[in-house]
Amino acid sequence: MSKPPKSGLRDRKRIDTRARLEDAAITLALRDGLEQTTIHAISDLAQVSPRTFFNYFDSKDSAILGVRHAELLDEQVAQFLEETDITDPIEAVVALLLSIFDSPASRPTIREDRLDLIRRHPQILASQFTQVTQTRGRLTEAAETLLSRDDRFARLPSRELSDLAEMTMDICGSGLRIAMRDAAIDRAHAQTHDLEQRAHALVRNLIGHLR
Amino acid sequence: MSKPPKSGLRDRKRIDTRARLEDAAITLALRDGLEQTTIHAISDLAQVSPRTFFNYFDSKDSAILGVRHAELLDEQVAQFLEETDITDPIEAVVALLLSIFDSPASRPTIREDRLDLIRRHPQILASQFTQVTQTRGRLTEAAETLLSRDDRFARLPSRELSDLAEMTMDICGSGLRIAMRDAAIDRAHAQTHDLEQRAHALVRNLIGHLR
DNA sequence: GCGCAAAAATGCACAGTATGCAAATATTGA
DNA sequence: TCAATATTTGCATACTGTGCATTTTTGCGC
Repeated sequence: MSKPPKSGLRDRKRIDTRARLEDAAITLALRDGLEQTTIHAISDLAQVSPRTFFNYFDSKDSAILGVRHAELLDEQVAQFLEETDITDPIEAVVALLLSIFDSPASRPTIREDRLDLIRRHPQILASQFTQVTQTRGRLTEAAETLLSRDDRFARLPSRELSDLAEMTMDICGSGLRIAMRDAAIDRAHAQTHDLEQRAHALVRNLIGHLR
Repeated sequence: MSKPPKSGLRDRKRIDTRARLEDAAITLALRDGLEQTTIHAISDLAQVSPRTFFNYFDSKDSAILGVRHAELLDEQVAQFLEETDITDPIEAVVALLLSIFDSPASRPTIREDRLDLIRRHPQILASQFTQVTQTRGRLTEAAETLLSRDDRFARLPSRELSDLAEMTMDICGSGLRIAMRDAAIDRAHAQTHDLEQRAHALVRNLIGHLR
């Protein structure tokens, strides 16, 4: 029910086009800078029309970060909720946020290149978790689900749980953002596991200091 | 040194134009919706050319929220740092974030109208603290200064302090955002004092639950 | 293979955002 | 009043994003 990965020519082509667009966006942004990279140039390199670009992504930043349209995001989030068994709220939400960056890549270095871009243009990360309303709303819901799996949150009033979920998402996003920035500077720590650990540590350190 | 408020005709006009633009942006966004409100219409109502709009604001959202250009923001932040004597990190950073919304208004209800808009279009808040890189960087610096006034943070390594400052800003922004959303729903709690209290409570509640 | 239906890509038009530049206009202070 | 300076404005330009109609491609039953 969650993901029947059809494999007709049509679907393979769609996946391939998507990967080419992500690839092109990252390549050009790395080469020419974020501002200088236009939808036109991206589409050109990916060998599709500029109009087609918008059939796959909402914006330039979305393409660079590999963020999907609402429906695809829903699928992905639902799958994550189904599969994960992390119970600690911080760890679960960090994993959720990280999961939306995973995407079928056309080349192996795409993940590292993304981190490079983040290092050069931190603002694309800043906007990521908060800018897109739909994304944010969907992720807040998911965070709420994750939180309710923990005893500490399970019995709270719905409204309070909702507020806590949103804030948890924000603070985990904040930690993840910083962890990714660090990772972009020092590629030795760019592995997913390291990123997660670092993000957890940052969030917990903050909580420790503020209480 | 911080603010010699010149009062020549030129300066009075500039301040007035700014207020008229903010006013027009909010009025129209409330009347027609955020998407439907164009720079053209705003400029029209404020009786300046569309080109002039961009001499005062970077974008539509900036006008609605009354966010200043980088230089003006710097002034405002510096003044806040000079004047405030709040030592609690959470309270200080919440106050800092709230302070950037203060602006000379052309009519008394502008603050309430802003909250109304936030209720109808929560996304303009979501982008506010995180979208603009310059704003974010400047605010992080300021938060760092504020944190360093607290014993718990004063002796930390610079890098750690910087990370904590950024995350504190994020979490306070998160709490403030929710507090403002609530206030927009229930105007009885729209006073600055209530907003601050509510934001503090939200942040502390989160910390309590996550530790 | 054939041909029809569905899906995807495309071209085009359009509205809006944003910036640079130079000309026009207004304000200041001597 | 005059010249220096700041501000406003018009104009040109580039880019983002969306709707719609058309064309091309793919899937599938025959």
